[in-house]
Amino acid sequence: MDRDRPRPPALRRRGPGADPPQRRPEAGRQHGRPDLRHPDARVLRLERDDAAARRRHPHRHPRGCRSDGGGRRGRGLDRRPRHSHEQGGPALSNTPVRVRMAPSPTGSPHVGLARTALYNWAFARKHGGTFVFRIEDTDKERNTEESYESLIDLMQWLGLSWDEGVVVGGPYGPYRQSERTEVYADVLARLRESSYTYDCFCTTEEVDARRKASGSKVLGYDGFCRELSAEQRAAFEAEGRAPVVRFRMPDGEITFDDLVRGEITFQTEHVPDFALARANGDPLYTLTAPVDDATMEITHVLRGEDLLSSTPRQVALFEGLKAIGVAKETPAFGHLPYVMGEGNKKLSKRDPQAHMALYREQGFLPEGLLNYLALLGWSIAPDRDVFTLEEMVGAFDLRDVNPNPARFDLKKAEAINAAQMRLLSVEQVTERALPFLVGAGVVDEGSEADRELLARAMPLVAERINKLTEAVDMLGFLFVAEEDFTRDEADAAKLLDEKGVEVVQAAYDAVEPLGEWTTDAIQAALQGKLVEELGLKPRNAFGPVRVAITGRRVSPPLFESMELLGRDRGLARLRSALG
RNA sequence: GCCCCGUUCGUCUAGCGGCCCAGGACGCUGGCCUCUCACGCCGGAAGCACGGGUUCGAAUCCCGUACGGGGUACCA
Repeated sequence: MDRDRPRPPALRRRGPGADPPQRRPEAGRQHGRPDLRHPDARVLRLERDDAAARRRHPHRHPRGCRSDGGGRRGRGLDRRPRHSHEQGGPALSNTPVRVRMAPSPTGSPHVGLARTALYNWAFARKHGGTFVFRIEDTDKERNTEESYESLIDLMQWLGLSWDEGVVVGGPYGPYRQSERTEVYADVLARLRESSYTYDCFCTTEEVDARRKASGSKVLGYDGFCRELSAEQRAAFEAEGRAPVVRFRMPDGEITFDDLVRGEITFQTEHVPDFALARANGDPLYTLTAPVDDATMEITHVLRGEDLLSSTPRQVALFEGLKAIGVAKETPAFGHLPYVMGEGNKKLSKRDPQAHMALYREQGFLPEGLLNYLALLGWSIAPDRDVFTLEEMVGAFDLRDVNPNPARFDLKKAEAINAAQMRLLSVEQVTERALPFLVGAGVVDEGSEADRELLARAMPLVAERINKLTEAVDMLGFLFVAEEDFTRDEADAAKLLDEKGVEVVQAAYDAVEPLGEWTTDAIQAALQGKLVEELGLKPRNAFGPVRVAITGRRVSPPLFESMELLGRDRGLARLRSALG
């Protein structure tokens, strides 16, 4: 942290880019009275690396990061044509990309967070930048260590590696806000010496009362304490009131170039002065996030769209942070769309579908989930939606990110996962499925016989399962001890009726004398007896046998299954179905 | 209330003024393959929120409306 840097005088050293907020002669801000504002309100314009200007002149030499321009369709901006080879300049700006993800450890991690992490990660990797993993745990009441650990666990499971941050450390640490209190205290002290903030003694009730009395419909703080006289201040202090530190929003407008949405302008009259720290001195998110982004030299802030309307406050704060020497540059901001649940609601923590842990437990592949999540707001090509992470990194461009919210669709997530599953080799699927098989008590990890059987069986099921957990249902019959073997009641009732039992008897007769118990021999025998001799349709012939052998209507291929089961157990199962 | 963001098949999306009476995917659905399931293959239904404007030409640009979301905290 740059505490030992020479501290610039609070009210000096302000270039055009770091203007001090205007003092307003009126005591307090006049809500609903725009006529009292300066007609020539200055414009605070944020054009990081002059991205916006460049976009307006696409043929200028794009020396900067091509992706830091956030145009969206419909804005006449130069969205890069798909698949056009990147050229005309390096894909990097002169300052290397530094992005971060900064979750609060509350509850179990949800899908929106994972998607944000993925986009940040992909952006960093694409530009050879640094991905920082920071924890925003200032709220002591709501944060839990358990949640912190599940965050780490999730990121590791997903394979979204971070270059700096918790666990791995780095030159800008510590990376947990709870360990950075001195940093915030220091910055806050320096901010208080400047004119960027002021102490505010108002209570919420007083603000509300004033608003009611004035008839103003504008919500938010009214600026009452902006220009407190020494006497007023002393009076408040005499009452024993402790002040919150408020940021003084400048007049005029703030426009920034959202990486995803293009240019966005806020009139600051609609952005009330906001608190940076509680009366007890605890820093608020409004302070900690920008301070961390500043001190960690984050270049691109990619976060959820819920933070969009707090961006003008942060942009304004950054001017103050720059003025006091805490920030070098204001980062570029990009607001990613929500991930919605059923209906039109943002996927909330209450929604079971929202939790990443669920998908992991259900046997989703990290690749599958990531692939699906990537599709929520981005696409790699018009006619393709299954791809690897590496392919995503190669193609990822913020300008291709959709600004509109996406609904999480389990069915499609499963389909994508299934497609990813088929990209794996049988050995890989086996390895991934093993913990589920062991966990379900199907396979004994220590048993050589089990492992061998699994290796022989997996090729039969690897291609027909969509989630790892399905391997348990598919393979259970092979590993279960005969005395524990049971059949699905509904399947048995349907297929092992009187007629079915006759078929099983015939199958037993056909297969019992077999000299060799191989797939081919079994198939030939059953085919000959049931289909050719008895004239059964294959479907009707093998259905009952399948239930007799595997206990289910849905199973791996029958003849192979019988071979794997072995002669003794195979015959025993057929016999047991006759009873 | 005010401010900001958003709106293409049920869902995720392609589309950047003529290539679009809109392409892909999931789902749904008809069929093929087939010992079940899954895969694979062939086919079908299904969409530019609405109204103005600009233009020879609009899903695409502009304006408005409607609808959805977010913010307006000493929450994040």
